[in-house]
Amino acid sequence: MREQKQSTTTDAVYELLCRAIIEQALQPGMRLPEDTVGEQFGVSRTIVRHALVRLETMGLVVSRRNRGAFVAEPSIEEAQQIFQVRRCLETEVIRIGIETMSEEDFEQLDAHVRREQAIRGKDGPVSIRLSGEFHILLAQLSGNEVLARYVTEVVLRCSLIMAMYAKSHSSDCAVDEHSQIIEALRTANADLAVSLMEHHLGAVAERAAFKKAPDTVESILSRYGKELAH
Amino acid sequence: MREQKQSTTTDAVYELLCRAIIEQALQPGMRLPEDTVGEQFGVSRTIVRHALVRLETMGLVVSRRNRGAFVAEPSIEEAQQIFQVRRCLETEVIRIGIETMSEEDFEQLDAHVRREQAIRGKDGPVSIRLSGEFHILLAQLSGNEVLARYVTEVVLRCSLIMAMYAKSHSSDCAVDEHSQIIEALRTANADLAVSLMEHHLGAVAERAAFKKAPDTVESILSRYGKELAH
DNA sequence: GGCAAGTTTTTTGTATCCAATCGATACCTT
DNA sequence: AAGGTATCGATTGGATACAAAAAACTTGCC
Repeated sequence: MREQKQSTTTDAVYELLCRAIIEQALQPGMRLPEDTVGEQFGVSRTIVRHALVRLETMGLVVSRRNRGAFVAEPSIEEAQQIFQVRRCLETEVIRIGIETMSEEDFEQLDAHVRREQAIRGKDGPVSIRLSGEFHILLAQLSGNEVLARYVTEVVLRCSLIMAMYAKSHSSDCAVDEHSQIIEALRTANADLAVSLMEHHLGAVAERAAFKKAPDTVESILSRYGKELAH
Repeated sequence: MREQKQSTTTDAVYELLCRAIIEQALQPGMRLPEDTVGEQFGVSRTIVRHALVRLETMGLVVSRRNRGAFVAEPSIEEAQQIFQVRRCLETEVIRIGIETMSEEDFEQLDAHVRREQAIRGKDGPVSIRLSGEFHILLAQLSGNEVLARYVTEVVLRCSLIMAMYAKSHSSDCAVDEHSQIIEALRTANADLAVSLMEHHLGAVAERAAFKKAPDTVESILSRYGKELAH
């Protein structure tokens, strides 16, 4: 908000790729050749490359030397690690937010939840994205920008994980929980807010954990070594 | 350890710049022209640029469009935010580490502390770097790679902050505290370990907070608006 | 002497080009 | 026919070249 940070072409490509991955247009494991992406967006490989570097440091893509970039396929272990960090960070967001957030902030959150409710029932990528954006918004409103950046990263990676593993893309239950969290924050009920958030993330994680059984050869092999999968 | 991740030239330049910043060879606010850096390391601007992008996403450098990259000058507020996140992450490291760490891991930590003690008394950049590396090692041994990455980032940024603000570069008191933390982990005393870590980070943060008075014009201006300083 | 506008110079942003590396296919050997 | 090896193609890693923007300098005017 306070930094105008005039955006460059790289940022735009980065944003687009990011959304495309989160919304599953680009599916996990898919190759991202630099020149292919480049000519799609009408920019040179240089730009694409920078965007891919950023996406790689975020963990949304992995790149192998002289092989190129691929949309990340987080393993179960990696997913668990990400969820663990996310829980840690988001409870901190709650603790900070309860001290610092204003009514104006709460209204922003309310507005977001209404947007989520508007597409209630329509499962799919957009639902996942909106659900994630609630958490990102919450983190931003905490006022700690560093924290917000990390939350953004883990939420995006979680979105990818959800898209990969969740058997249903439904996020219905989550929306109500979002409202409850806002209310707990409003009433400055720290313990409740934290436990709500933990429960919420636990629920999200569980829906990811007990998903599609590893019924294909590929999915089994992918556990034992990504490098062989391609 | 388990990923060989053959390193590229970009990685090397990144590492070097990173160390140079942490050890204060490159001081906060200093410009980093791409071709200057490039010819120093004997590589082209392309490489330097990639390294700078990575350093920027880490928060060690800031870059302004068409102006170039500068070593970051974290403000007091930013520093506080970073310390807050760091405390949050490192207490999580302790909680995980106490469950998962083996005697072998503890020995690695011991070895590192011995290395720190070896240069005890010699204040300065190297001391700050080693002190930070203890925390990074600890995070890596926790087994959660995602957590370790974030801890690495905040520790590096803290090192920059210390270098900027701490009046003395001394890290003497820290070394003993490191040993105490290892012992608490060894004896699986979770509460003690967490409180030791919190105390340790509190002490570190305080030494940063009560530092060099803003005695130069630049340092004063930098508080009131970075964009005016240049 | 100071200020302002125009010009020069430096530096970044982007595109293109060359070389090195990896994977795949085809061929040769056993 | 199966396995190993060599060549070929595709794609990235890295360097150079060109364009645009900003900073610095100069010059003229008040």
